[in-house]
Amino acid sequence: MTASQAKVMDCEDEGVGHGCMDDELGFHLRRSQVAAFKHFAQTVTVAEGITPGLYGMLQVIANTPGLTQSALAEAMDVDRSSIVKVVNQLVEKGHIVRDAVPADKRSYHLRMTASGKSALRRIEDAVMRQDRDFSAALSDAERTTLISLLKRLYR
Amino acid sequence: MTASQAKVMDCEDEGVGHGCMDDELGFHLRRSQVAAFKHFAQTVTVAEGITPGLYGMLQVIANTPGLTQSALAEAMDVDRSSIVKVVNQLVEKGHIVRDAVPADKRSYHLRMTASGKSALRRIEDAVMRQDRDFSAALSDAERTTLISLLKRLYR
DNA sequence: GAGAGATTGTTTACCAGGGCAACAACTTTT
DNA sequence: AAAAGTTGTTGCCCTGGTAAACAATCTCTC
Repeated sequence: MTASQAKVMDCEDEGVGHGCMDDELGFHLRRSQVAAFKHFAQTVTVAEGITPGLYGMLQVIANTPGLTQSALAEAMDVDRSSIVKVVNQLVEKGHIVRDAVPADKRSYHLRMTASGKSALRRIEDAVMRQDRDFSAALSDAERTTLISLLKRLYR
Repeated sequence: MTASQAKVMDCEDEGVGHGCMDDELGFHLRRSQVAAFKHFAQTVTVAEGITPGLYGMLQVIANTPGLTQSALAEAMDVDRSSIVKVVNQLVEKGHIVRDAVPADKRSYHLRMTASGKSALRRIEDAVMRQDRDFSAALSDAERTTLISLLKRLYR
């Protein structure tokens, strides 16, 4: 135990004062998200090599037939140029392919491969287990409440 | 309206399918946090030049006398080396100073300057307004519930 | 005390993720 | 046919984080 640790041990939480931030939703949102990300990294990412962002894209691609890169960018709320690298990663992993579109030679339709589909099923299981594990401190009802409150924040 | 947009318009949300992700807490946590960050950037950051991370550090420094950089790193859950740049920024802005510690010549005590304190009061107001504005879709009771649920996630 | 071992702040290199601007190829509109 | 818009892509930049190395300093152990 160092001197600095002892000095802050007499407060709540990690021992440091947070001031008025305890009333701020954004603060707790950020901390929760960081914790969720680390939990995800220690389970799904280490096992399947998939980050939360990649997983989200895989789900959107799997559930939206005829999705183009621009539409994916809009759905993910990021720039078109950011999509290129991610799609390249998923293609390299063999999860998806770029299908040429006869009607529009500029764009591609993103489509899951067979191995991508089975990989997604496997990853889904891991993610669901991870998510339940991460929210183990909450009852099912509390978890449902939390999700519905969060949804209303970003819509 | 492009063809791709029309193609996905027949689903819920932004029109893209999310698969089983609607049941995943981490997914909604991430989306909410991204939305909160963007809201913060468009208000506080543009007005005061302070990011959510910098604001959090300022609060911890203001509320923890005798805080060293290592203790701050531990409190923020980041590497010591990441702290250096951030502290430099806050020093350059004149918000804080590094106080030499006679008892330990290796470390510094981070302390708010007078102008830093008044700046923090101003920023606090802006952050609180921003936070209320961001969570305007929720009632006060719902907001309180949400915060207490989030707290239980990362502890 | 002397020396081995931690700790602190710092620098350097590195990587992930995203924004912005430019661009060629292509489509749509005028 | 020509102008204007869209799509995917590349290059460069910024932010923010990790990891390793290092000098200075403190602490523990013998």
